[in-house]
Amino acid sequence: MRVAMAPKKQDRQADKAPALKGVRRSLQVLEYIALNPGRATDVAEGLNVSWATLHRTLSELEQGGFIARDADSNRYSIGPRMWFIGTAYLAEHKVLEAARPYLDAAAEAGDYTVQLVERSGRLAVTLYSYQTAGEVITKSTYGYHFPLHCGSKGQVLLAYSAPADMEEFLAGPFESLTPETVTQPKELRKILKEIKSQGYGQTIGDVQHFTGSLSAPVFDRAQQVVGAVCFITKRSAFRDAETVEKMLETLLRTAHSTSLALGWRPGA
Amino acid sequence: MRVAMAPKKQDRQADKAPALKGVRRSLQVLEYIALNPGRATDVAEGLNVSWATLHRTLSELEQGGFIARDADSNRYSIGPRMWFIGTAYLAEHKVLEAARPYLDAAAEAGDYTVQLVERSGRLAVTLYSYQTAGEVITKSTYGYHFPLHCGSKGQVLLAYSAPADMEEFLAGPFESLTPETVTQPKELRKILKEIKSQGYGQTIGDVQHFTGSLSAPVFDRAQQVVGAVCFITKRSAFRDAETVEKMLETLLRTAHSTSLALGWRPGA
DNA sequence: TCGCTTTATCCGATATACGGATACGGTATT
DNA sequence: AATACCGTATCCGTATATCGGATAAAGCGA
Repeated sequence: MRVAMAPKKQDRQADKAPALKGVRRSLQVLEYIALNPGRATDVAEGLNVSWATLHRTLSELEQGGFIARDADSNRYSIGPRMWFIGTAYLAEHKVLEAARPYLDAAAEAGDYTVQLVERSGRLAVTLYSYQTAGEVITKSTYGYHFPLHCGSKGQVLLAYSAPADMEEFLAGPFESLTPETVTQPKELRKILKEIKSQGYGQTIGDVQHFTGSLSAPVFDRAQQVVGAVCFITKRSAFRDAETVEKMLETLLRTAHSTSLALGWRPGA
Repeated sequence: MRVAMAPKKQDRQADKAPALKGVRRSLQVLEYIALNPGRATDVAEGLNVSWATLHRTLSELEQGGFIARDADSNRYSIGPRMWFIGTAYLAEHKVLEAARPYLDAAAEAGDYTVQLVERSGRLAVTLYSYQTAGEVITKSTYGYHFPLHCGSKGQVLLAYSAPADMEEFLAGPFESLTPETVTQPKELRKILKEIKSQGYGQTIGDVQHFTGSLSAPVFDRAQQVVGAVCFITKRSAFRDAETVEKMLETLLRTAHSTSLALGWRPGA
């Protein structure tokens, strides 16, 4: 009994071992499916999970409505209940709450899509998107989240992230969405530095060929960047300097107002 | 060894027994928190889970970013990663895809909030919401989902649901959101019947005092109702018959176009 | 009809999660 | 200040739910 020493040590060593394993796996599965909806086998492979286990997990999730399976193709995708739960995130989101009036105002004023985004891991996630005119073809609504290295919104978020985070990201692989996507760490660093010095970011055609965007950071009381405001419009609009100038002004004002509403105060 | 008979029978009887317990619980927890963000204890009580177990679950979920805890108050709420996963639902949503152009067009044309909703359990869940003018005060964005018995959108979804489903719902309890919320099953039945006969629903002030709404069902290829289009505007607008008339016309056209885009064809 | 891939189910061993008990830390109460 | 109390964190032995290899069934293409 008092050889208890041994088991204890085992436990300590086995730090990595026990931990609501099933729960973690099932959420991994959910996230995997969110990114790559598809067949069960693919998921099993992608996550290195034994088939039997995966099957159990999928069944459980499907039964609960957390994932949906297309009866014909046996392909899995995210289910309605996940949307239901996910939306609760926005209801409690202080930054969004603070930003919304300014975002709406900006959208009314100009001819572009207005978004609020925040960082989540390696991605820029859209929290709010307001498309005024139907003119701009944009895939940047909910459900389309892009890696941080492309689009001005991602780059802004990246530029203001903690150095350690930034380095970690800059190590990773960089997908090319269009031929114009910047995928060289070196070049990216230069862009990030520029963003920080001028206080906003701009990219054209690096997410979709025919659109460009402007983004500015949003700060909170603790001087932390908690998100970014992003204006997206058609590529051609960027040819006219005056238009861009005006857009930029609105953008910076919008981001600024939001920051103020969050308790941020200018200074160092 | 071949007394295996016994264990088998046990298994059969024990239908209720084993099943990715942890997974199910953790998702219940997530949903619970989505509905009632709050303290750990409350969750434990609300779900009848032993404290130790809940603690483990919450820790695991928090660590993964699926829930967020406010450091000061120790209150839990849904985390960013759930939003990320949840949005993937929309990306694959055929009805939304089909409806979006029509919804946007309708929103441009009139002075009201345009929504697409679908049923999820006892709730009408908002998939898409387009507020044109900032005039209308509305809590009906993402994150605010209402029970089926209130609001025209819920009632429309309910009216066209399978008889069994409908009965089940009509048994349940009915929350009152405002004094004008209908909470009598009898009265509700009458309303539902009316909706079905006229092809749309209308309510005023039963969700929020100062707004009213019109909703119409969306059908798919299989003549099933898969969602509803809903127009929301301020209460006063409903006083003018002509305005309502116009709104209704747009509403029905929008819903109709969407249904057609989904492969629905008129006929019995 | 026959292979082949994908999906479904079984079952025993064992690691894993459960939950009672206990310790901790902060805030209200007197 | 001292005490009481509520909510949170952790420990540990036991029972049991979970894992995964194996096997069966079902689709699918030829």
